[in-house]
Amino acid sequence: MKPTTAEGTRDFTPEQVLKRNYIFDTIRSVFVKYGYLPIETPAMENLSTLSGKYGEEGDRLLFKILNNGEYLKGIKPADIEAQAYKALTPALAKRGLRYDLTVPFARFVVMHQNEISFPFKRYQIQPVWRADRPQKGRYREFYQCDVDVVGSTSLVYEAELVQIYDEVFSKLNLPVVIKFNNRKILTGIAEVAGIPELMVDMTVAIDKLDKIGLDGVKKEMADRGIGEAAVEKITQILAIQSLEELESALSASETGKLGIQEIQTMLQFLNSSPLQQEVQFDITLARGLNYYTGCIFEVQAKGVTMGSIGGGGRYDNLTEVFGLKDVSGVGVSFGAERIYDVLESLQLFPNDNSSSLKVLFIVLNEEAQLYAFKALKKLRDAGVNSEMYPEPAKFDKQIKYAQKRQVPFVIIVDTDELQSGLLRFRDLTSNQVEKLNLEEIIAKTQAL
RNA sequence: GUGAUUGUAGCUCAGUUGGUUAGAGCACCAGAUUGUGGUUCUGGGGGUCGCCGGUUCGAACCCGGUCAUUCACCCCA
Repeated sequence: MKPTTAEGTRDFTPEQVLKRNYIFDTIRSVFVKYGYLPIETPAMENLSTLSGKYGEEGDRLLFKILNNGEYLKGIKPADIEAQAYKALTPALAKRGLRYDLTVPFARFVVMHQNEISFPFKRYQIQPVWRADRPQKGRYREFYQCDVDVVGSTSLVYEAELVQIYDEVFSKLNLPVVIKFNNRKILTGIAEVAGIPELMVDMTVAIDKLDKIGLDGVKKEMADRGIGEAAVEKITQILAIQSLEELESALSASETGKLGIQEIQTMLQFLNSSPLQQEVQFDITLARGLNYYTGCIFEVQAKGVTMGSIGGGGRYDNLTEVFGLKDVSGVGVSFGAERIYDVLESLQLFPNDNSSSLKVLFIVLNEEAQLYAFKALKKLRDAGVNSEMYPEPAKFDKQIKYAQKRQVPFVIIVDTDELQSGLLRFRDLTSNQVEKLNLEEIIAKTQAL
């Protein structure tokens, strides 16, 4: 049989892993600097923990794990006959793969509430799984890098998370737009338009503004059952440019006004120090996950066509379903796979060879091999990344291997070298050969 | 979930209206050549044409299914 990876999953070559680690390391270093602590949670969760947290669409995309043993025990034939998946799923699968890191984190907070002190700041870099059809920038297994703080309603944290976004993407040399909005403003718009119960439908529609245009949004809202007068009112509000105007437009909605206040407070904190990336209020930003209740964020890379490479927001009630009330949280996520794809297409990965091989011994007979093996250990003890060709093969073969490994230097050991103790140290980029003893070579390569 | 797309050697790809033993370049292996050695030449190994089934005297080619790829929608990181 011909082996393949499962749909939507990938292997990573050494080169790719090194690049991915560069992203993870950059992100992690900023998280740590801002005082966040690492946690990890299991790849699988009880399905009851995950179900119902991501909306109907999310439930459909959850990977379920078939129960072990006699998993048909207790299944009603009638349910199978009727194809009653809703009833069958919990009986067939008790567990599922995590869909994101936020819900498992909420579970973690509830379970460990007596051990952690609030506000609790944690970061988590782990893979998540979604049974989505793969396409550009979308995989079935991908890493998320989450930072969240729970147990405080302070808008300082909203500002801090924007700073984290700003710092990470600046470190990665990647120009982005950090967009923000507030769910309370969207609620306010729905209230002012007289359709508070259709708020979700409204946001789904206006989220597509830049994709389908204003007419498309109007049509979508109408299709979703929003009346003509309300559509007109919403369209008017969407045209508003300044927060001041928006405030007066939403004056009839307490929630809407609160949302504007929150944004103003956050901006006040943000304005205290300069940011390198563009930060932009976007009234059309909605975000799918319906647990957000306050500020919401989304990051888009400039100069490439790619979905958002990060997102997040404040959620007031996430731990409530697990029995812990009044713990507000706010957090953002970095989409490592998409950041990778963007950095690759913009050629922004640095040429960092610090962890790569520096020296390769080329040995031309067995005696030389023994000699080189001993010298190799000395070189390694001196902290020089080095290797030896495993057998005294033809010179051609060995030097081709060196080229493939992109080693900058080779040390050639043959009978002459054994007698004189002077090794042929060759720079493969300039092709210069120097005859040096081992100590000189160590001194030279250590400095690289 | 809906609709397309592609799948031939390790890699990149040819392969005629369905017709004998499926090809090239690169890579790999061997020999020669080269000795401040990476060149060049010659030869060689390697494919159940993704998989299963069907149509046909005959299938890489046509049809169905399936697995995987890429892409759009939906949704999302």
